Amino acid sequence: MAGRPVNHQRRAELLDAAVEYAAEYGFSELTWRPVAAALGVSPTTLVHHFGTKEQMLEAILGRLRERMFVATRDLAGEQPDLATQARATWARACDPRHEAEFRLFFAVYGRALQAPQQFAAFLEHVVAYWMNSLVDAQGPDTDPATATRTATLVIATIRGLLLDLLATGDRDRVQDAAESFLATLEHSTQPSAARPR
Amino acid sequence: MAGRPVNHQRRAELLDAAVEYAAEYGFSELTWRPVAAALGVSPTTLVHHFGTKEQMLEAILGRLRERMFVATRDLAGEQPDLATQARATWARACDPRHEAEFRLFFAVYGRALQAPQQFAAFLEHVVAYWMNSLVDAQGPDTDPATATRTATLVIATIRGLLLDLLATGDRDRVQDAAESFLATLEHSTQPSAARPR
DNA sequence: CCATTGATAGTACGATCGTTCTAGAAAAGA
DNA sequence: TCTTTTCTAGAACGATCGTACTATCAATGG
Repeated sequence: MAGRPVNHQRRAELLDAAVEYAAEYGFSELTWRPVAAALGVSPTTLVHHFGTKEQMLEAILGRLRERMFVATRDLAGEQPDLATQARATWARACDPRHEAEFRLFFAVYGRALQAPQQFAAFLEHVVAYWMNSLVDAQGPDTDPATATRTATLVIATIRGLLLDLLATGDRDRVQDAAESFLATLEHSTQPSAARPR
Repeated sequence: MAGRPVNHQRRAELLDAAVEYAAEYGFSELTWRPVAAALGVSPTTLVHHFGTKEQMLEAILGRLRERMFVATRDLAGEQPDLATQARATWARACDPRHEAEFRLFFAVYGRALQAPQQFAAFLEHVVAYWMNSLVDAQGPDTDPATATRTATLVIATIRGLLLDLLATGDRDRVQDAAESFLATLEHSTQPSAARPR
């Protein structure tokens, strides 16, 4: 065993620094020695305060969750309207000051963003191929900008739904939402030749 | 250096098995010894055929990319219509026979799905919190099922767009699509009268 | 027949991992 | 003051990592 008696204030300092480190380098680089070096302490100091690497990871995730709970509550409190809330969430995500936090959040979905270039290159290739296919599917009469926008949205929604489907146990809810989305899509594209909007 | 002269047929066999292994256990478990044990060969055999662990990973990603290219082309060829193509893609993703492939694809976004339970638990908590907020935002008059469906779709689309934004260099395209989505959302919720303030 | 090539495996080396043990420094209570 | 508690660091352990070196076996071409 390690790190039995800890001062919570000092631990919180180290935790904040660890969250920053995780946001910067991703979860795969989250090992005692590099983190300790970046924080200017010895690995055993981290062991003393966190106990286990697993527990440090848990603490980091807990901290991140706490932050995002607060953010969600704040946005919901200010703007109870659904659409405005969605817009506010989007705006917050685009704010450079919160970028690291969102990066870390999506690093939970995947370390692809911090991973060696090949992951990003892989995604770029596959998604570009898919998007070209969807753009072509809208025919030559469609405005290219609109076609790109529609394709991007379709891809994003499907991607988001699939992540939801794979990450949660509530498959029925996601299936239902997907069905609704596809119906809307068909309704808005079916009326002759063209595009939504 | 290692593995200079290789028989491509044998290499392809091992690669297919390696892709299966990666789909099963994720990228973080992708180390010579466990993979070799699962494939019934020695680690040095894999080194002989792939050269470097990096190169094996590259080969696996290449194989996966190839498969998804073929799948996209097939779906686009059969169903050139956008909505039907989206539906077909969704159907394909839901097909149990392709589940492993899609898991691996989204494992590129993240190993969260194979990772220790805490990642999944983390996602479940945060997303559930967010969804409750969005359901509440639609007011008490909205049908609960509809509210859940709408919230799920909003979350999925925003999540998908954010992944797109973070993973690609083409931020303008994603921003444009997001703007369009938010405008549509506002348009479809505003006149339907179930919008409190 | 032998010589060459390629697949396979055994062993070992250096690096890094998580973790424990031990001990010194610093603060706090008596 | 002395004692106890807490923070910090150094050293070292076993395990695992990627990889190189070496040798054995099967197939193949002359």
